[in-house]
Amino acid sequence: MIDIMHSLEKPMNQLENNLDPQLWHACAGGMAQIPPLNSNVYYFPQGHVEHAAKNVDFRGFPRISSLVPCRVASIRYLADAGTDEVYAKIGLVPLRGGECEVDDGVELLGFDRNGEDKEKPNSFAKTLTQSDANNGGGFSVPRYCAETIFPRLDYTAEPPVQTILAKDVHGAVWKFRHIYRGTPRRHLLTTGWSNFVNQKKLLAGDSIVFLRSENGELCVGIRRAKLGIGGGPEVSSGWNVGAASGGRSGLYGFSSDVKEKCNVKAEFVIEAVSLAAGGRPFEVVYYPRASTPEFVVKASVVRAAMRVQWCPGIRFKMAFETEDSSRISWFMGTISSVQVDDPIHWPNSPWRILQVAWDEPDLLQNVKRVNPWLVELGARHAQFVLSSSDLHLNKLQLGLRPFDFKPLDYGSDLPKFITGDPLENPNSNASPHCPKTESSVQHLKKPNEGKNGVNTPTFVLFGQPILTEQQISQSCSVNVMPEGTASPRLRDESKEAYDSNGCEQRQ
Amino acid sequence: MIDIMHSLEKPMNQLENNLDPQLWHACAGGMAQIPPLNSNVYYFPQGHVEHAAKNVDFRGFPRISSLVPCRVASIRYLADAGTDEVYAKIGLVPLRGGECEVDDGVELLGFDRNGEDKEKPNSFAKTLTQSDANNGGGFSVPRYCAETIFPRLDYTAEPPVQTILAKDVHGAVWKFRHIYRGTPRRHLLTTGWSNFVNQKKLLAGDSIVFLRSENGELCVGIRRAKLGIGGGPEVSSGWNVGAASGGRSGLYGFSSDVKEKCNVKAEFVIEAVSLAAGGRPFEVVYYPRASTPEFVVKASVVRAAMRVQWCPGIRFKMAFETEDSSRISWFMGTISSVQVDDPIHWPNSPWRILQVAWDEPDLLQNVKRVNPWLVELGARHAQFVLSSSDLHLNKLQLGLRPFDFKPLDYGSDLPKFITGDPLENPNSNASPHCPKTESSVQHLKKPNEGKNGVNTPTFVLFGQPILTEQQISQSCSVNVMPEGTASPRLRDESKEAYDSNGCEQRQ
DNA sequence: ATGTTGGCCCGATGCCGACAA
DNA sequence: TTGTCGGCATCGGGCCAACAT
Repeated sequence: MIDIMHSLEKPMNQLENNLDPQLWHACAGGMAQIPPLNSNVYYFPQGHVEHAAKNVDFRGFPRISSLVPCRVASIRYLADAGTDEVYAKIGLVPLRGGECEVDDGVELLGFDRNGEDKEKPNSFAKTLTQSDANNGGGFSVPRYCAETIFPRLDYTAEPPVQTILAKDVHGAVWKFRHIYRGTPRRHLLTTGWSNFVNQKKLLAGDSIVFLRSENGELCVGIRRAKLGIGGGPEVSSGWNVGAASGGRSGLYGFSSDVKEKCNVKAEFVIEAVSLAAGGRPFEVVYYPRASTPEFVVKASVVRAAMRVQWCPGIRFKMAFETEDSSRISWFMGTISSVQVDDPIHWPNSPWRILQVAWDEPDLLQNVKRVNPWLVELGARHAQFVLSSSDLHLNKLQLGLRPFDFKPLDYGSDLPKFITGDPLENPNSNASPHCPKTESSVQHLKKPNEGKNGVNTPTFVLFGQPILTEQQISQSCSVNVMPEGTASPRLRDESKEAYDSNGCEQRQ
Repeated sequence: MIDIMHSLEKPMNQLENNLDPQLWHACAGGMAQIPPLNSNVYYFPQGHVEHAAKNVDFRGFPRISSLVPCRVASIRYLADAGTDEVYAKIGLVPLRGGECEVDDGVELLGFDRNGEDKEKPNSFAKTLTQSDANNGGGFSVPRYCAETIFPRLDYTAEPPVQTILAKDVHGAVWKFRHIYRGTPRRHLLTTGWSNFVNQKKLLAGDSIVFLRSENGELCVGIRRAKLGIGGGPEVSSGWNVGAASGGRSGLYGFSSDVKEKCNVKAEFVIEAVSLAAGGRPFEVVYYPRASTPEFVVKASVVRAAMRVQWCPGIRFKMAFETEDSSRISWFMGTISSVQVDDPIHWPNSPWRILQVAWDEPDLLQNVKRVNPWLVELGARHAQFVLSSSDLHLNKLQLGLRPFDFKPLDYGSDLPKFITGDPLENPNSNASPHCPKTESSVQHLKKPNEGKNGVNTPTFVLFGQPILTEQQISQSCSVNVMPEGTASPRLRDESKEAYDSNGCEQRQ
């Protein structure tokens, strides 16, 4: 009923165009987690206030619990008309006391139906180099992107060249000349690229996302670089830079038309909180690339974290997006104390209840308090399987945590891929910059044409997962293998591709 | 007391930069009339509603009189950050019953102190030609502008060149190369001009204003062309184009960053009206170049108009800005009926109470109803004096009505200047396009260096004034001469220049 | 495999006097 | 006096392979 209200009424009077959720997620980056439709979540007013651009006035602020159990009634994937920045409007319906404790059976179902874990369209993200962003220059297309995302090029021509059309988040079509030339040969975008860079005001460090949507159309999205922590060389906290927010306008000499990263207004927060306090449906706006923690979190995840006995001294690790937003890095730390962040306004709130000390304090100076459901408690070596979906997005989804990796080197005898930083032993003399390690790929099946013309390779990776075996097995996209197991279990949809095509064994 | 509140509090929390009132008026154009500080005015909520960009919802609209007597408590001259469009914020304090009928003695005083009638800085406006606005072209500087507004050029150099710096309404400095070359010689802006045109998105038909402010700085302002009445060849109604508002975005293929001409939001109108209804101080935003009549009008002007017995059949004339906004044209018409415009919402309102029939209906199709205080009732020949201030602005101020004219031809034996259209005898076979006539200049004193380096010539013009003698004599800038009088009376400040320099008699 | 550099071509920008209104 | 035009020089955008990493 409420669902119908949202899906019918909202599009009528609001002329906002939803965009492809796949493209939205590609632009949002690896840290963004939108809970599935109809799943149970907790809404944190405190986090919502923090998400707002300007300070919220607490005079006359409604009385409300620090966390409100809700059901996700609607999700609208949107993009800012001026900057292409993606954001979402999430409709939430507060749950009554009885409902909130029942773990929702639709959760996994919704996850599946959401298409988040289905046959994903190919996408590829690249951070712009200085040469890419230079005026007058072209764009160096990584071979993997050109071969798997772009339309097939006729290599018999000399030189091989084609025109590429790509839709942006607003549906506007951009034209590029795609050519394969030079010695050694490489893929380039030339004509049209410079115009795109200028129109979108792209700078070196911004990322561009190419995505082949389900209907075969090529899409292009933008992930603007976050404002780095003042001088932090490697890592921009993908989670919270504290007071160092406010867009990059000052730094890069942008004119005033560049908006703040987060446009959530204080009055809308108060409106949402008032409705939530009254148990009435409400809607929140969420900017996935704003550097504040998500304030709508899957209920099961929060509850799992709340069951842990958090104590000073506990060691943990936590994910952050790297500065170029191409990968996710894991940082280790120790809980220094467990205490309520803002006892005056939010007594008993779990929000940012953990005060932490980082092993590398320099890079995370502004991250002093974190949410318990965002930290992980241990690590062990294991073996797991990448589904074809993971591969298409170059992203391994381990429960909560996405895990980026680079494309495989098909030509080498022992293909490797670069993963995010594994959990280092705190006793070891780990480099302060968290050097990447390589995980070996054991089973490799080269990309093949699937039923929809989508490549569906399957891999078995011996690597270093960062979740418990139980957590991993709960995840839809990964199956844990006992160490040394040769033939992995596969999910149904992956199995189909696997069975029909066999598994090419290498080495 | 209230005045102090406005002048102290407002600048504290609002970071809006006031700009030079002279520059503001130069950009606002000849039709804009801001009542003097501390003068008594009538505020018309009905006109305010009309001024708002979007339709105002009348449900829940406060009950309020159709005209509210107020005192002008503050005036802030501002400019839009994106378009340079000027607007004003006028603080108004509603007056009690007793106060409103007392004619304010400060009116003339305020007018004087305002500086509106003092030694005005030189300014010059030019409508951009196609060549001026063409990409890659330069700007043809009218000789008068170059010689009286620009810094003095060293003509001994070959060619004479200098760099000109001009501040825009935001205080940003623009650099231009000013050169005097070609055969025949002419003044041009070359390097820097094209950039200015592009940055400001100027088009042929827009006007540019150069002004030498009191401290000697050169300023540059913009007057965007109004959207012409569909196809009307000569005149764009400077007063009301009815439904044909809404900026030129659609017509000229502008991108969405060009804003509407008038940004007044409906909610701010309602807020102002609510405060006004409660007798509390309020503030209105006024866009002088929006095509709606002013809704804050000098009380004396309104009262004078209300004393007239308006009847169908009365002939009148009314001022409009010409399409290129360089001059003011007068159009004649006949009152067809006198009836309240909107009896449901505004019974007994004088707003737009006159229904009119124009002698040239084609050009003013959308102007069906006018305010009585904007029309004039007669004309007679007379002789009057232009003060130096009038000359500097190329504008003759006759009471309510500004009167543009072209610079004098110093070289000819009988210098003339082109004035706005005089009142034609309706019985005569007047051309449908209101051809200009020339008024002869009898007394002429060439421009000389005044005490501040400002030229202060004085003229006596035999022309066709459009006000009664009494109205003219009330004006600060004009003195009426009995016909045939040789030596004009002069105001104090003009007298000084006149006496000390004598009056060069020509012919 | 791909980032960066410098060469070079070509079209656009922009300065100029001629000419005319 | 000044609007418009065509000529022409110059500049910079943009395409390219070479070379480096």
